[in-house]
Amino acid sequence: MEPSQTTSTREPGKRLNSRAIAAAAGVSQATVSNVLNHPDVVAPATYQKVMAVMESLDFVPNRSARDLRAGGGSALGLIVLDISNPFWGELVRGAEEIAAAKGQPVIVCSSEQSAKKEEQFLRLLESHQVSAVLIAPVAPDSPALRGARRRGTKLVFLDHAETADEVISVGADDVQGARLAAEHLLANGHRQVAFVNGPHSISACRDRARGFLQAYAQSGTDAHVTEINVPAMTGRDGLAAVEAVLEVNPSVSAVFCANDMLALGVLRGLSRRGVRVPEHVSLVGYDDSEFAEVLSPALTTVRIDPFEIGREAARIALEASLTETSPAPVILEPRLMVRESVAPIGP
Amino acid sequence: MEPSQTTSTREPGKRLNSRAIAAAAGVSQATVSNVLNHPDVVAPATYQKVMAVMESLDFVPNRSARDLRAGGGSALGLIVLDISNPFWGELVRGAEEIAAAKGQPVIVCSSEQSAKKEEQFLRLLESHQVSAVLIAPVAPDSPALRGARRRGTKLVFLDHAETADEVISVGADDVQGARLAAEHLLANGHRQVAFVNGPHSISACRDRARGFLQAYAQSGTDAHVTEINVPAMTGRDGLAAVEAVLEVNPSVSAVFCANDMLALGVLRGLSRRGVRVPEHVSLVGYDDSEFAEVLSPALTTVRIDPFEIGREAARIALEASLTETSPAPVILEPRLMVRESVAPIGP
DNA sequence: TTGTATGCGTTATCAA
DNA sequence: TTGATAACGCATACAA
Repeated sequence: MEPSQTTSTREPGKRLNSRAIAAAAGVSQATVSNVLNHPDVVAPATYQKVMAVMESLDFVPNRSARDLRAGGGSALGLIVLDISNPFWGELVRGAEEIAAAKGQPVIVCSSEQSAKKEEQFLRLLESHQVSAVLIAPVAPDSPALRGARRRGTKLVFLDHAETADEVISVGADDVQGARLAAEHLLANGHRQVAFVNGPHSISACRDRARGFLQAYAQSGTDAHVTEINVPAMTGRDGLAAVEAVLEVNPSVSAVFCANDMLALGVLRGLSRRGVRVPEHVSLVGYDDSEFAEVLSPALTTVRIDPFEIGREAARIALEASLTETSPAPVILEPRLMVRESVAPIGP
Repeated sequence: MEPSQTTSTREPGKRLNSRAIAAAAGVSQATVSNVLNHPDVVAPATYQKVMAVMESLDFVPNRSARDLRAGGGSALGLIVLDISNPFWGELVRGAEEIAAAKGQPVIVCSSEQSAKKEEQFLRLLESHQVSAVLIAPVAPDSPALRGARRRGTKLVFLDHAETADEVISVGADDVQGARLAAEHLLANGHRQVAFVNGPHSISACRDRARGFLQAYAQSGTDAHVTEINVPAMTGRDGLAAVEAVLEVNPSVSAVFCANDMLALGVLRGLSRRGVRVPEHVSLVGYDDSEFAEVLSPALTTVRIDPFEIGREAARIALEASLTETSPAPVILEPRLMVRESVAPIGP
């Protein structure tokens, strides 16, 4: 019952605290704190002694107390669109790498593209006193987001190009990525192309449309691009889109898809109709998903690096950079992975 | 400078606390606490008044303080093998759904199959006072894990069948899943089969080997299974494995892969050699990845439900079930998704 | 029904 | 170099 017992057996419900360590080591509780936070100020002998006790008793300090006292948090908040999508998974992994190096775990929330969930999670993260929130915003101008900013919560937008606001953002240059795809197709002589894209309510889809259409418009050719929008960017939607593609323009020689899953669906839809890729129709994807290079034909696609986006965003969020007033967005360059799914138009 | 100011503008560094709300509402701090935690005990008029103030000032309570006072945590810890893998992503999503409903966010850690990281993350989570830890253990018998258990940290093992220990576990029945694949191939007359599997250091790979080989052994046929182990379960490894498969047994009529990425690699390797699936060789995968049904041919595969595993594990971890001494593991049944990649052996 | 007072485990300030 | 002490913000026991 005594709180000052020094044996290593404790009643189950009670967790070890620094006072118990202090008692066991015969020092004051403040000294235990110093051993942990200011090792330089404590005498070597005392340090050794306290450390030995902490290790033998397997002491784990209470972060809630530390955070409370410090007036800040020691976890990084993360709100992504869909954690079951490898793109966001990789991004989380990147953020985690940086955060863990600073002793902070990441609290991950998957908004499922719901503005309501976004708001709830944001408040939840704030109440947990996170040191910053990396967020792929569904509603970039919501009162919730503005409130968080006003409250002083550090925010970093993820993969969200249009950051007219004063919040910093980290993402890939989707306009440029789509442009790369367009230029590759143009270089291979494709003039009649279809663009299977997601809804324009998604910022990335808007950007990809802009880049692709602009590049074609500026090509000075008589090329014709038809954009086909599907509700979700899944393989199933890609499969379904093939019909629309062939109906709208039966003479397409190339299809650009806003992500690799769509491209996979399109690939299947084409092969079902006996249309061979790339002999009859060329195909370009986006994301460079794990499966892209293992398809037949290996998929030519635009590679973005979510891992690096996560790392960079976490770096910005956790670096000293207090009350950062430099809203210079970090934009990572995409890269075209040329593989086998594009062939030149025969003369 | 006064802490008792009632306007909504505050100096930036200082965050709102319940005392400030109390002051603004003209009540005591305890009453504010009661409004939040025991609304029934406070007079309707007072309740309205306090609520109005909290909303107008956009008050976010401090979880660190609450957790400290409560002596517990209000976040769910999660240690998965690889967050960039959709399997684990879906599992996280399932866990999050349950946790969020209880007002708890999930702290996600990706161990990358490193025992060292596992240990570090475990301590980090413990120091954050998580209410429980869902973990896919790399080293199920490590001192770190034992220590956590001894300390009273509630643990739930994920996707880890061999739970001879007294810790509860939630996972899919991989022995049964592999058996389903075997029976399907047997029913289609396949007697010469290859099994492309990952390393036996992974619990799931061991189980799948057991189920598959047992089912074939018990089939009472003269069937022959050759297991080929690859270091990682990637598409690239599957591609590389094709050579070994054909070398070891040139007359294989079917290949079973321990996951869909391997199957994808094998599919490509076979088609490169002019071997058609399923006409010449049948193929079965595992996981039912998003891309499986969009492949050509659509991949017959064993479906497990990581989302449901996550939900169930979180339920167990967060339900009342204090100091649960019922180590009955929860085992979810896998399901065979019959599609197009298996054909009967022609007579 | 509401208010006063106390302590959760930690860190920082100051005295010894 | 170390120790006593005072917060941090909140929830509870108890008094009013």
